[in-house]
Amino acid sequence: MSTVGKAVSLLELFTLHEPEIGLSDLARRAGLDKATARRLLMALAAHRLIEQEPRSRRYRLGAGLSRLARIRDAHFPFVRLAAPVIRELSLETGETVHLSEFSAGALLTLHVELSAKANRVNVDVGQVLPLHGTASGIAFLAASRLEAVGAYLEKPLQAFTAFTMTQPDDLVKAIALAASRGYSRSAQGYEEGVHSIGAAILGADGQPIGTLAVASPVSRVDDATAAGQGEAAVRAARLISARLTGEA
Amino acid sequence: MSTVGKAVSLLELFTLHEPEIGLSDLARRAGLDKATARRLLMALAAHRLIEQEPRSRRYRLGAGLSRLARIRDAHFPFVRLAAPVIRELSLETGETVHLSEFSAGALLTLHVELSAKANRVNVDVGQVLPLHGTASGIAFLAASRLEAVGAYLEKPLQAFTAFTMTQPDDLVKAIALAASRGYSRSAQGYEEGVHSIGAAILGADGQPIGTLAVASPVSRVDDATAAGQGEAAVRAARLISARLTGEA
DNA sequence: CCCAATCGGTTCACTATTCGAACCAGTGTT
DNA sequence: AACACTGGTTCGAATAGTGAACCGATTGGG
Repeated sequence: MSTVGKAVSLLELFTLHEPEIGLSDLARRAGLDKATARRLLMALAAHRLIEQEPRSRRYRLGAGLSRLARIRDAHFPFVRLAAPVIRELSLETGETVHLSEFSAGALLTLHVELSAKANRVNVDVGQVLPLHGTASGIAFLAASRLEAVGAYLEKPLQAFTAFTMTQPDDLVKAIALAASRGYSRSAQGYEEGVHSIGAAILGADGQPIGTLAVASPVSRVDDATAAGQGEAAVRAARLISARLTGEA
Repeated sequence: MSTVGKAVSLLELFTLHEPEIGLSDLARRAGLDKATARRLLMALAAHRLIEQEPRSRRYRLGAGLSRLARIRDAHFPFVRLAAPVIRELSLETGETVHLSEFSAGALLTLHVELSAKANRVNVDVGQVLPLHGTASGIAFLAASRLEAVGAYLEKPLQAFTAFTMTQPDDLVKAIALAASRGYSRSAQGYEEGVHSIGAAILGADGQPIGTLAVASPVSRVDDATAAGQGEAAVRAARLISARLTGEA
């Protein structure tokens, strides 16, 4: 791997649940020598991509990242462009709709429009969704390159409910169905009582960058409703994709 | 410079005003060979820190940055911690108060609480403030290490109004005064008719990471008012510093 | 209380990675 | 048609990266 790749992989070790890591730990997990890790960290720190807590001497992500992200968000406003479409879809379906962006092997919830109904599905911004077991994830996999899907299926699939698909074969079928229909359907794979319809949002290079999903209580959805939500979700996802690439 | 440093300096070429740049241009500005620049860009792209517009083949900042910035912001919530203090200071002084973070040789405005008065100073989030000529900048320099101040004074100082301090000697005096008082005072150095009181916010390592400033119309401020604002600004800045380092 | 096992950090000979001049092919401009 | 740009590629030379061994400082059992 390139030196730059190693440096970035150090950055990627930090997560929401573990935002500060010590040198030895960092080196071990990245598969690097301590000396190498330290040199890379110092280089990153010189550009404020990493900073070091002076007391514990542990490392954390730096302010430079916030700066760069602001520049990006100002120019590539995924959430800003998608939000009105998400809102419209929520009003049209009467259900909760959420927007996710793919990042590091999972989907990160960026924006949510809640249903106006009393009995509704609640989703939190910031929630991390697995690719299997959520409609969003299956829609994302259905739009991904085959090799990416294969790589994901290599790892064991965690069960979140009694309904979670943990057999690669089942997942492959679900992905194939989603690919042919343009949207995915999943019931209670991640949370009990929740039914979801997902559709992938594509970037300028045709690769999926995120998804949107319509989430309803299972009791409210029959096949006809699901089909209607599916078509609406696909339209919304295509509209966002088009706006992102400047085609609309 | 290290390879990593070169890669990061490529990222830093992107700005709010120029969020997409071509390969040759990028290489030229970073002082790198085209081949080198491209290799670095590909390494960054592999980790989603950069992406390439397939049509124009120009490069832009990638989604990975947004992800990393979210992780950082969740753990190190500068704006989130500071906002209520800023609000309180605005109510106490009756004036507009803004929060800035240091980044790449300048101060970036992150948050603003506007005065309730009809005649007030307006500041925009995202606005970039120079270190000389603003109260925020002088407060920041006064809290910085001497070598950082020296390095900044090496470069010519741009004049923004007829009142902007462009002589290093004058600036040194202003910095010394700010350092002894704990807050800085500046009138019309950046924009005509605006009077500002600035105070630095320190990170866990004692180095300044940003500033806050009370901005009023010049007509409304006499020495006594300024002194009062100064003390209030210092208190607020210290409170934010303490909360950031987990001391309160 | 001391020993052992960590920790973060540093050194330096070795070598693999990075560098960059020269080279494509493509696209406007003159 | 010649020119001046683009983005992208190649490959021998040279530079920058590597990591085992080594600090001194903490930490936590026994």
